[in-house]
Amino acid sequence: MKLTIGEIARQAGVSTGTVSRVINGKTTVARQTRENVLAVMKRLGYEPDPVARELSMRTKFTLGIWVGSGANRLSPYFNQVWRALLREIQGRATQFIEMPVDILPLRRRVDAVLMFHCDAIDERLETLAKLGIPAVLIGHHPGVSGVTPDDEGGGRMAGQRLLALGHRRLLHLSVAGSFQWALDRASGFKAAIEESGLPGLDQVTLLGEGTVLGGYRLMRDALKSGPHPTGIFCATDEMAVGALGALADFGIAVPQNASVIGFDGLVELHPGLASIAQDIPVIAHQAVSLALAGIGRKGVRQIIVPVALIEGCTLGPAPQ
Amino acid sequence: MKLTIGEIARQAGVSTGTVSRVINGKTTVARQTRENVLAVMKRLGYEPDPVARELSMRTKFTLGIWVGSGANRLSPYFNQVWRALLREIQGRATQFIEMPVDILPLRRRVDAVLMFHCDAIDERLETLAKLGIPAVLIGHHPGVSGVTPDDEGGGRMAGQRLLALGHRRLLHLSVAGSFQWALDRASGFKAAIEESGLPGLDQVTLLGEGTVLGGYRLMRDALKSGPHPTGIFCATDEMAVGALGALADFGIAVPQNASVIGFDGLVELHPGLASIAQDIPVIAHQAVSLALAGIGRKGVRQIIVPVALIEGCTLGPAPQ
DNA sequence: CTGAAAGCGCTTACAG
DNA sequence: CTGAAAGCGCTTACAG
Repeated sequence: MKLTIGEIARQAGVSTGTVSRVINGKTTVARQTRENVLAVMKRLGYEPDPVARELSMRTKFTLGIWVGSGANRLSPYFNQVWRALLREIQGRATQFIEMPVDILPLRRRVDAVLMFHCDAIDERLETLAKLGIPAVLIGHHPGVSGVTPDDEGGGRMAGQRLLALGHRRLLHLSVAGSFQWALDRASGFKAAIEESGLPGLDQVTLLGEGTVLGGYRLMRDALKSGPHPTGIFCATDEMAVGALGALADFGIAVPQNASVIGFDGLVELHPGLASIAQDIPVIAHQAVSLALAGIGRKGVRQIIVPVALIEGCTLGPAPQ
Repeated sequence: MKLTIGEIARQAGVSTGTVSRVINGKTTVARQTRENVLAVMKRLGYEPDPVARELSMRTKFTLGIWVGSGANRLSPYFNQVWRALLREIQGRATQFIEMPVDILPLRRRVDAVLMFHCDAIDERLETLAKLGIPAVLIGHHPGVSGVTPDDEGGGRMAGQRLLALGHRRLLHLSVAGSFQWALDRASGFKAAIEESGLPGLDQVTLLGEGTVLGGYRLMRDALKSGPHPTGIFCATDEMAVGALGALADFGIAVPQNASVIGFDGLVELHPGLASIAQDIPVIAHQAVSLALAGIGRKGVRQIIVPVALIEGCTLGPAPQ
């Protein structure tokens, strides 16, 4: 039998109306009563039924989604994000609407906004703050609540793994521009190298576009000049796919003669791709939860979600 | 004031229970009564409230989504599809669940399945048929209800446009394997050429992967051998991005010295990309509607959604 | 501050 | 075949 507001009311010795008021954070409830009700709810693990709530209120919570513009919106990464959001929507009486790129003319009222890291962040945040709409960022930025994968930790993990496999000529393909995540991944990677204390390491970083083509071109150019690197860390899986393409075009066998590891966990992009995987479902879940909780209105909260190494088969010991 | 079942009942001179039975297609309603109620609903443009329905039934319509496996799942195209589905879900008390790649072990009950064109279609359809679950395909396949963009018409449109711009050395980059959509696009393109009746046309088709890298490689190889084509039609926008990358690497200016047009309408992949655009929101909407209507259980229906040419700036007159 | 009661829009045994 | 009534789980004036 489903746990309802009635049962909570009975056990707390109050009416259903009062329980409802507690749930909705109305101020007209005695401190004592509130705490009592809250305790019962917690003990029984009660969660209000969003459907009944919606029927009764004749409205649902509206969460605006603010993706950036440009090709990034169509990236495999966002693909996963949409799927995760689609799952999040189930069961929460929540409505997602995609916000227009140009900010101000908010047609419909939104209760909170979920933003992705993009340019002009500050300006947008300011607009939202003025309107009193809480914002949650996927990524991190001073003064804003956000959820982000452990980019730095992931970069370190990639570096450590390559070093453990004996690679000493390392290449990092990264993204030009000041993207927080790219900087974090790079600095984690460098930290791993420094922390290893190994002598005679050769480490190069090349910057380009974070796409397949970007990875392809960087790798191709790297291969054209001098002895090729054997341990390659790409800031995104898309770049890794491109890098693998270039290695193939140059006849360099992976993982026999070179190892490649990407970042994001989109291993379906290339069968067997090794990658540092983000936990996108968890990130989406946390972000939506923060937004629903109205965090951002009341204080700032930063959540860092762990990443995990996926071994795949593009990783192997350094060639002799 | 919202139009409710009560108002319908009043105007039809029956009880709300009876209206409800009509809505739900219960058989225990007199033909006469049913038609009368239906007429009133239609006249007033009544639509049942999904939220109330769900609260009352304690269940919602569950639509399984069956995407294929592999990299395709992460493609920009699917990206758009997820977004469109996310929008579709709003307001319809419908739950989407992603079905596992391996078919049989249907954990939760699903009311209908939305499938995307993938391999082993026949086998899957058979399984569903056995279980009595209606299926709707995005794509087309004999004997199954489906929604598909006008692939052939789009291919023709691309061909006509390139010819109208004076291009006479044409190249079509397409996808290896027997994908219905790729075959349709190619045949539309060829039809345009034949129908033009122009003499002295040079037309080549190359097959590869439907990705950026696939497009890049095909285009690069085409450029390495002989006089380069000037009018290039790619079966997907991803391939077009790759083709543009190769043209850039070879120093061929677009659109001065070569024109490129893709297919799908994912123009954000490359600023200014010309493309034959699918109307993905409409396709998603129609597909979900078919599924909800239980089409597939009762007869087969095929819907073809028109495509549109997006001019962009990768299209120009043929060089002299 | 809190309870009793009506109401959100629909479905479904239960009688007839 | 059809109506009257209870019920889905919650919210919110209205009294007190």
